[in-house]
Amino acid sequence: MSTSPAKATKEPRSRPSGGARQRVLDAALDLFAENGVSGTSLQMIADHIGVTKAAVYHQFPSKDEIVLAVLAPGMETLQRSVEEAERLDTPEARRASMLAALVDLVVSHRRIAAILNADPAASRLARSHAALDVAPRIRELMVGTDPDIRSDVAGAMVGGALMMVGLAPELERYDDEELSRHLLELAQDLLSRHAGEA
Amino acid sequence: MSTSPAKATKEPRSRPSGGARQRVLDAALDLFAENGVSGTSLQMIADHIGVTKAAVYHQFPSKDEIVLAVLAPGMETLQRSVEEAERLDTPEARRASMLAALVDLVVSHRRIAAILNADPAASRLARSHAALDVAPRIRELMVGTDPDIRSDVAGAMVGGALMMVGLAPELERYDDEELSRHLLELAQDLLSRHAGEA
DNA sequence: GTCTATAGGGAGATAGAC
DNA sequence: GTCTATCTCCCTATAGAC
Repeated sequence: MSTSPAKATKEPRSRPSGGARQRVLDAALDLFAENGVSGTSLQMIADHIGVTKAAVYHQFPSKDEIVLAVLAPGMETLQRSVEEAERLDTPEARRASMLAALVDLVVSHRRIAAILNADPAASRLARSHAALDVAPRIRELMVGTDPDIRSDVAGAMVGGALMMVGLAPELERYDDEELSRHLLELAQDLLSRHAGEA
Repeated sequence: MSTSPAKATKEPRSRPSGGARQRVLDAALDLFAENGVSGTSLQMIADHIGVTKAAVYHQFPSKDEIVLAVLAPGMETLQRSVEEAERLDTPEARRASMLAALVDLVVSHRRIAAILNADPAASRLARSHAALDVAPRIRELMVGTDPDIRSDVAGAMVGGALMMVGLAPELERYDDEELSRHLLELAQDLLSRHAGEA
């Protein structure tokens, strides 16, 4: 996995920080988080990194592809986490695994998770691109099949809390480790006390 | 306050359901909730009610005014609730009052609350229009001044849960009364157990 | 990898007839 | 209250030079 000197066929040669492509993605993430996907134009992205629109189009064939590339790290991690959790035997283990993965995901990719959850354009694009919509599978992992209202509310509460990590300015100053710990504890507490009897 | 027959100077005459203006607002709320504010054009609003853009512009001078008019019921209620809560004497009473008002607001105006919280264009417009940004005042009412990380996470969790009422499809089927009850109980439980020692 | 230039369309917004 | 017609601007996207 390290930077082997020879035979670096796919890796960007000489690693200039990932290059222009990554600069586009960084700028896009900033702007999507601040203005939403629909509220962000290619001109804004180009201006943000000091080039023209045409230079951006040299890296990506369309705006949709930029959006998908921005969301990709989060989406792939999410999909893997769901599949992993679904392989476990007991409902308790499935929920614990999914919850831990979700907390880790939203903390390490705060803005991506917020965009994916809260931006209608991003959600639609992600759903149309991914093989299967993960939202109902996550819901089942968290509150089981046919949950009662209390489980649904508790589940939504946890989901909302996870979304807020990328939306609430007052959480920005906390580092990943301590934020994860408190989030996980509170979510576990809430779910075990209010979504266990389903 | 009732529909006095004579001297109805300001009320719409003969009350044709509120008329064209209200139909615009209804369509706009539907579309904003589904596509976001930036993802909704005046053409989409006009098409949704079967008229032309010019007819929409006869009711509102600009798109911003439509957005503000859609959000107005929620914003006014919110502002009043904050001021009411701030007048109370003890921190406990302030938090209980604010929480009850928030639950009532997000349940009775589910989609408005979701748009106001999650849509960057809507939030920005609301902040620029309202006299004072209510978000920090609500935060102080809920978790006090200078909260620790656990209080902040608990507060964000409650805030996220309230936002989810208008975003999570699985909560749509529950009626206002029972949803309010469970939301209030869970939020009170969470805050009293994890945001009390600040 | 970045540029200039431009095509083609949809955006917000206005004028004026009915 | 709604229409047709139009303005201007900015959007996504493409072509081709350097």
